[in-house]
Amino acid sequence: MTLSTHTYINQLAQHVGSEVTLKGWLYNMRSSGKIAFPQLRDGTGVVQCVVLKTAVPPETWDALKAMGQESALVISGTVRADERAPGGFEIDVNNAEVLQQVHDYPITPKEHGTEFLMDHRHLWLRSRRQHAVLKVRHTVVQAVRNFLDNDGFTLADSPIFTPAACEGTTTLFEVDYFEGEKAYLTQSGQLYNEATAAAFGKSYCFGPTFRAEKSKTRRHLTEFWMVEPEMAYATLEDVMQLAERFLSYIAARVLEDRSEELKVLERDTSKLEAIVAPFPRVHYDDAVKMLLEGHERGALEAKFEWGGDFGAPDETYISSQFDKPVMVHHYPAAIKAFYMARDQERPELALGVDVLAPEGYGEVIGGGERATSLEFLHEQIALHQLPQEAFEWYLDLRRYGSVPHGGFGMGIERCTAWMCGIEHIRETIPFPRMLYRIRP
RNA sequence: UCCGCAGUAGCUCAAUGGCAGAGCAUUCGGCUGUUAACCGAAGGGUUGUAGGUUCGAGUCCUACCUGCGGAGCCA
Repeated sequence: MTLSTHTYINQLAQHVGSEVTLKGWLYNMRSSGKIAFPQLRDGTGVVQCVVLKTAVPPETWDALKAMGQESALVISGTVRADERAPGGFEIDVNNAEVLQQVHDYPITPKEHGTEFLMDHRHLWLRSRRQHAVLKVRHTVVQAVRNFLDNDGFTLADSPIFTPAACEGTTTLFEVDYFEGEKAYLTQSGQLYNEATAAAFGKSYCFGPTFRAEKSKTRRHLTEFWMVEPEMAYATLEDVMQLAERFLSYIAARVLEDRSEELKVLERDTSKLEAIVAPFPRVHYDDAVKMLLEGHERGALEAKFEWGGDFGAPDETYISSQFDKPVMVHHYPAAIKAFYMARDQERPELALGVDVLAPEGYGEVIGGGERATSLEFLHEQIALHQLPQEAFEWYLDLRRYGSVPHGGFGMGIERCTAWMCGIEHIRETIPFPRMLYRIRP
């Protein structure tokens, strides 16, 4: 037996009628006195095998009968198309080797609670549903990179240790290592992206992001992955067009490459098929009008006031008025970051845009056009009481060739949860880090 | 940080203030087409922790711990 020569379960269609060797783990087994049906899992799929007592050596039969869930085994047999089998193929086994007998695998085919499953996340990843979710995540990441790479963007990652906050200092993880000054884990690569966009024209960063907020909801992780494209010589309009093309491409790739997984997840694919540019655009003023109408109709409890930021129920209400993602733009500057560009006609409004996903998935993208004026940024930094020394390098970008530019950030986990149609984003990352959860 | 809900066998759950229970999992036995297989048997408990009320507490009260859901904040 060599380790390299074997067939993967997702390749079985090419081997019907011939003998193959499969290597994997026992997913589940049913057996009678003289026939057994072990289901083998190998990471690419699950296939049912058929073992007749008379077809294998007696010691092999005994070893197979003794297997518990997740026992490691290698099976040789003939591939047969069979309508009775889930997946369409079966293996008529003529030989097998059990590498490890397992008898106390914690995750049974019965239901389990969230706490138990999260404590066993390292094993939970093997189950069919989790496997499907993470395959979708893989495709989302692949689509993100393919789209940006093919659209002329250059990957230029931003640092994870940063000396100052992007937008404030209350929600950052402090790191005590760099002599003489405090460092923080990055909250956004935004400011660095503006530097790389001026170097490459179009750039993006893609990596982990950290928020020390005490958030305990299905939409929050303490450590999550964010992709942030940034374009020089770009306006809010360019940013919105990029966002809708970007999301349309991701949805199309998930539909095309992950149809099996979407079936496992019982995802209503018509929701994904609807994600096609152009997306509806709503001015903040009009979004507020919608919320006030919603309040009058009794659909919303609280009466929204112009100038505030949307809460989760507000986002859900706005997005429920459309069957596509909706782009809300021109927010009040007071509730947005200091670097946002202002509307020329109405300086109280920022040229920002949030993309709200349908079905209550909330804000998946946030971004906009950045301010170009050195003087304006000086004022804003003072107004927000930020340490100007820490932003001197950033201000250099306005001293040397300042041009209109903009971009956005997208949370990979929120996007993946939306694609999968699952409740909680903790299942969209292999090992979630949340408030009160750092293990496994 | 605030509000709400929960904690009983490895897991999922039941038990009017009155003997601690079931299904699954595990172990043993049976079964040649099973689909969360089925049938029979066995083992498995300091009811989250510490106090209190009571003749008697898994059940009622107080505090704490842990988890879940939500708010705020955000992607």
